[in-house]
Amino acid sequence: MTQLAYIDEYKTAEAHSSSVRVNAPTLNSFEQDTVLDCDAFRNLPILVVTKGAVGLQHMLGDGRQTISVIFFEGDVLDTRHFSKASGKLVCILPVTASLYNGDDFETMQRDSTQFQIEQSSNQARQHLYAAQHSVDLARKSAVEKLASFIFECRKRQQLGRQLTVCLRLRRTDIADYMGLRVETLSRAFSKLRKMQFIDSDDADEVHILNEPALRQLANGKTL
Amino acid sequence: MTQLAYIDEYKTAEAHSSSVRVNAPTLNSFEQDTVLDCDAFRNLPILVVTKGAVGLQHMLGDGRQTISVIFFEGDVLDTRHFSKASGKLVCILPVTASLYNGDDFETMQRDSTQFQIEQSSNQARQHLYAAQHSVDLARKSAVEKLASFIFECRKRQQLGRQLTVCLRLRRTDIADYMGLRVETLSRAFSKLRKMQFIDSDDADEVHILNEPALRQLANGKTL
DNA sequence: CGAATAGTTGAGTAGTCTCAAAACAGGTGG
DNA sequence: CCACCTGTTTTGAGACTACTCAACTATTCG
Repeated sequence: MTQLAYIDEYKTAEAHSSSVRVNAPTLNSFEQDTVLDCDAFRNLPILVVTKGAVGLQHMLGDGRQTISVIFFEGDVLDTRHFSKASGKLVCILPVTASLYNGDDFETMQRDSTQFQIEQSSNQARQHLYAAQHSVDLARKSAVEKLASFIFECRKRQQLGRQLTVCLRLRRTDIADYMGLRVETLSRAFSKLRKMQFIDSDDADEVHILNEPALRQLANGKTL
Repeated sequence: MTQLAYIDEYKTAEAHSSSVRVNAPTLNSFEQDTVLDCDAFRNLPILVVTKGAVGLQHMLGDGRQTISVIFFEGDVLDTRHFSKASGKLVCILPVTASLYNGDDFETMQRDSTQFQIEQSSNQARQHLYAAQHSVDLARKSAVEKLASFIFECRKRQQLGRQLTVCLRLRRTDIADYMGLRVETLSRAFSKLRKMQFIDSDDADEVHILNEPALRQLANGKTL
């Protein structure tokens, strides 16, 4: 059961009426490029992304920009923790999200071992994504970064072995996320196309033509 | 003694009948460069670093190496989550760590709200470090990366405003962590010294001579 | 002392960034 | 329907940074 489904069940189940009442989540929409002010979420600090993507965006002193983390559908994010962060939470796509009360969330964790484990493994998953992202950023070339990004997209959208992947993000945001300039990213796309590893009708959609080769490239094997 | 031997000793020991239903942790030492095999920790998967540092090390296909995450003193790491990771856990310094049973850990979380909140904020802290690390890797130059690393060391060793920081890690590991080659890192040190931002008697110790300037540099402000 | 490991320095190369301009939508109003 | 605007993506030329490979120095340890 996904965490989201669990929460929904929890709040509607009569079995829990004996314990503390859990409030229904409020569903919210934010348009693209909205900055989420963490302080504004003080009363409902837990945010579960149900559609779109939220990025943690950072700006260096001279204007260089980075997106360090991206939260996609199903990712849970506790805004209380991000008020201390150096960046700001920005909707890099139109977003819908459910908001939860912090106390409710903690109550649910205490009441249900299942939920607690789910929540903990969710956090661990986020941590692993972050670690993998550091690997991608640290020593990979532009094309390798792009190849890695395509696989990350596929994995996080749970597309399995599907060969058509929607990137969904704007070029600027992909570039910010992968630590590249838009121009370099664009050149990387051209190279992958020229190498016949990918193909794309639409700017947003990528068809993987040679998955093994693309995988090798993403893993830094010199072909 | 091997890791498995430690764990076997724990399993057969009688001394764990503490007053509460939570078993006493076992304290273990690992020498530098030991690789921690996650499977060997199956019975006591929760590892709390009490001394030294554990790194999550990744190797690209052609030999390029990276350390994506570092766990220092006080950091909690659940080895169950890292068996899925692309990298391996390596003691990049001599390490001592307490091991906990997974069920005990979950019980402690349920029994103590205090503990649960602490654990959750610990995970959040790790996540923020990871995010900040991505920012450091993404678009910063070599000297900026080094400046950032010095501040990260100070912060994570809880040295407050102290101007003398022990890096403790080997140059190779710092380079792997910051996504640089050792040579480039060495040149970055030289540059910071020449700029009179830092000073060092010992290779391991860094005296910050001009904190504001170093901070600005770390934040990407062109001076 | 000599071997081995860790760290520094130097010269040339490859790759990314910068800046500038051109191509390409998508939407607006005449 | 077309010209126009705005924002995004692509392409090109030159500068600059970090990498590679190599030699050299320092330190540790048998």
